[in-house]
Amino acid sequence: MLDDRKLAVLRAIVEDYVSTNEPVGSKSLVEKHELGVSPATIRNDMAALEEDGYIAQPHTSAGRIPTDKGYRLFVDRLSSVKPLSPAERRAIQTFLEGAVDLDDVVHRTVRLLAQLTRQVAVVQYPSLSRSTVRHVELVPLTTTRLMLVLITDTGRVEQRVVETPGAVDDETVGILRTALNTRVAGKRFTEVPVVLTDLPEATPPELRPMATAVIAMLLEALVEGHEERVALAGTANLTRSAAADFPLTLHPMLEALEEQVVLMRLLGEAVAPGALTVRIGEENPHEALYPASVVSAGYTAGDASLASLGVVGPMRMDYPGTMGAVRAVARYVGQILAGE
Amino acid sequence: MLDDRKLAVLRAIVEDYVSTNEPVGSKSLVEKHELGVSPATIRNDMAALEEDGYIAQPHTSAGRIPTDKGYRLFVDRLSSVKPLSPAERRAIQTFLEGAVDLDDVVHRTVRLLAQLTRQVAVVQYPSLSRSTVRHVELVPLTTTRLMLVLITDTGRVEQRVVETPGAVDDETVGILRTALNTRVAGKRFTEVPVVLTDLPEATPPELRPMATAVIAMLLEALVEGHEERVALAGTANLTRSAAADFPLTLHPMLEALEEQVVLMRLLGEAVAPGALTVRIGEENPHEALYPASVVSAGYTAGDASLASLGVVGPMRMDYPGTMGAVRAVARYVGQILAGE
DNA sequence: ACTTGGCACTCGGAACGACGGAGTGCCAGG
DNA sequence: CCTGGCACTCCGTCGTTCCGAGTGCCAAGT
Repeated sequence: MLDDRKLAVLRAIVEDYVSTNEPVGSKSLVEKHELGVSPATIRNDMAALEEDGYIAQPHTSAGRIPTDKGYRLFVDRLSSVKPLSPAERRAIQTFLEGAVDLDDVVHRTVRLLAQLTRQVAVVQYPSLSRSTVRHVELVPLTTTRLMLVLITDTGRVEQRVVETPGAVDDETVGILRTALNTRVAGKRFTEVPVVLTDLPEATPPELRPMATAVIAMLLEALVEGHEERVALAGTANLTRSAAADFPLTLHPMLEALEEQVVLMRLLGEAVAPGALTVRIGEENPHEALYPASVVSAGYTAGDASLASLGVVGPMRMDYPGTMGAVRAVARYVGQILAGE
Repeated sequence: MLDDRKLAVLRAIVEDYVSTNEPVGSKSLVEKHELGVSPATIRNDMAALEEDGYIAQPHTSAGRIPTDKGYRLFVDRLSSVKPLSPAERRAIQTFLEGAVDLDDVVHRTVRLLAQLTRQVAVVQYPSLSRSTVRHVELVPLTTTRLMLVLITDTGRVEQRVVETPGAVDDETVGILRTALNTRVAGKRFTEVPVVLTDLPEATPPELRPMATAVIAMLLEALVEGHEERVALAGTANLTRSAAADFPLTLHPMLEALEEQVVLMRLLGEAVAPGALTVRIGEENPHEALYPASVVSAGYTAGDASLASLGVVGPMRMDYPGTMGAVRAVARYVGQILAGE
């Protein structure tokens, strides 16, 4: 059904359309690509490709443009990921190495990715769910208020204010702090609730209400830590091609991209680190993103936690180049985080 | 020169143009506003207003639209800040009260402001420069690495990784921690460098290299803390009116708004809390924002630090309503931060 | 069985001109 | 100083025409 030449024609159509943003006709195809046959032959192939749903005409008697299905085939079988140039690699590395903390790493990464791909970039913070507790710190704010600071092995810090049931002094705080840390340090988040069950009984009776208050807040911080955060950059890139690619849908797209929830679903289930996912058009999890494609990859922070990053762009995007950039950035950010 | 009726005409022109986005003519003016005179008279007034540069015609024989100068006069003398409805006030309060930490407060605030004004909202994090150190925490990560966590009285947390010159044990860390905190806790940021000068001499000789490394990083964190951060939301609102208000300039505007530096200059020198600043058109500090207006206000976090928030929108904006919303949000966020 | 050149057909987009209407400036009279 | 009247300007719209790119199909060639 789809012989080699038809596939070559499809590839040529995708490439031309991506670079010119105009429906491509049989004549210009044979001119630009060495297909070795006449336009009429190409027309027959195009009719077959259209029959199978890989390409379509915007209007009768116009050139063809790829459909979602056409892009899908292109990505799956007709293209290969394009590695970055050594210069680009060096630029990535030096740019990311300047980061001072986790927040900074994420922000630098998302900006870098936006610049590199000239598209909207999205980076998920490393998930807490697989990380372990490095240290819990209690700091008195007033006589009845403590600040609880939770430090994880991925360098992430969560903070919460605890209202204590009664007045506390520094000594009490010290006791609690050591009691907490001896139990919790080095444990995975999922284990924390278990190892803390005996803490109230182990503390002197007069400290128990306070201990339970602190524990409650710690558990809350752990749970909310799962609620992932996401950084976004490069939305300006959407408007660059907006007139051509999103004549009507720019507004809903930007609205969708401002929703953390949507972004989370967009990056979706993080897969094996380094593996690339491409979602094309209506494969996307949100209606507003139907005219767009998403290229994403998982990355590891050390070996502890797994998260995703990716870019959002028009369906008419340079898939090989974008995939190369996303993969490279995912790898480098993993390296940087592992080193920290 | 500008009698009362001319001012009334200018006000009417601004109001009509803001709501319809069409050049407004003399006839529709007398119909919609009770000016008590005929269109011909209005035409004379309009000619005078145009002469003085308050209004302009897009083309010969079209209606008039306000100029930058016209909007400026409107804001200064012809309008008053419109207070929010009680329902809106309640909504603000309940929405902000749900915040769990400083990050959350800022994020909620910026989203709230974007929704309320239907424009792009910008919120600066409370400045560190006037805050005091609550606590400094040192956490061993590996044998040669410490995490330094700095907690301020405004609830902000800064973190840095310190590479120590030699191996450290828990006891050493404890000594350093207390030495640091006894000197630094409760001090203003600006005082910290001074009170730390004697620390290296006061520590046992074998700990000195480590002490200086930690101090260096602490000072760096203090300095970088000055480097303010800014949260942004509601960029989708720009595109809503983009076709009408920013036909060509949407892309550069979005690019400018992605630059932290530009945002900082945009909020500019924070003024007295509650005071409103309006920048119209070319009064703005960045060329890309010439077709826009910025409404901003200072807010206080407790009584410690001062920061700004505001919105960016088309020059053709509802100034009284926007100013009311910005002022209200600035007040409430101040309250919330003071309570924390 | 596939490829090719020829040919009639379709349709979108640009170019053009006519037209209506909103708005103006000016002037003479109240 | 205000007002009604009037001639003028010019933008935006609408219909028309025209051109060209591209197609589908067919008959002939390999």
